[in-house]
Amino acid sequence: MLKNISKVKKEDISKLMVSFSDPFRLEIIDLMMEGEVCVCDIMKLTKLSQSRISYHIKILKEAGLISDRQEGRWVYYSLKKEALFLIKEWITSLTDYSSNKKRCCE
Amino acid sequence: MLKNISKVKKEDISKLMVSFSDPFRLEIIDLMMEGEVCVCDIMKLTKLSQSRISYHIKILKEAGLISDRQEGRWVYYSLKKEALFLIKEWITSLTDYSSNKKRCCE
DNA sequence: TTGATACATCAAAATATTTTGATGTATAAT
DNA sequence: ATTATACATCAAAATATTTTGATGTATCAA
Repeated sequence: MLKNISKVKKEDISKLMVSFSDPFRLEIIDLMMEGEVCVCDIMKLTKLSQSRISYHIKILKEAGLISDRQEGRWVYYSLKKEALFLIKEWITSLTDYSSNKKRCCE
Repeated sequence: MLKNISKVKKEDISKLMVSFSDPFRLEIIDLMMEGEVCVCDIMKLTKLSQSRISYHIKILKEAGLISDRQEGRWVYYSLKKEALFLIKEWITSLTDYSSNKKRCCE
């Protein structure tokens, strides 16, 4: 018991998971699946206020889920593949490991 | 834009992700990777109080991440494979989809 | 250099989550 | 029947997150 299977740190995972735990952040992430977006894009495509978007963006950024690139007045945000793969790896280790376990009632 | 790639519902994902967003719940999930555990197991293996564990267990259960099985006075909890695969599928669709996207700066 | 745009940041308020300690319920052992 | 154990639930308090509206900073265009 108490064995930590994946190499990925629990705090990192938890922070990344917080990113996905809010429906508005999921919306923003959804938009980023299509490629880079700026805050003004998100404003147009959702009905969220500018500061509200900036707040959520900050959370995503601090979790390491997105990267930014400034171009003049605009800042373009996009999903970081490394982060996505990290989560995928973690989930995979979770599914793989727990499917090896014998359960009494299956 | 605004296209939802995976068939998985956003509310379902968000609820599942909330499960992973708390470090104590991650600890509990970690224990469940080894198989079924009861609240008393979790009490022994962590330093969380009984009602606190029950509270987190409830969140995991309502998210659909765990199932329970009563045996006398004990209730055994374990991870639901379907839920894990759902998340895995979602993350996969996220990584797959966004890796198809051309980005200006890569 | 003035004004507009794009975004960040801030403090306060609103809201939601988590923790605590107490109490309740079911099972089981004496 | 009484008592102990395993867990759920509850209400209140503690804490954390989110939203809002205001203000700040940098870039650009006129």
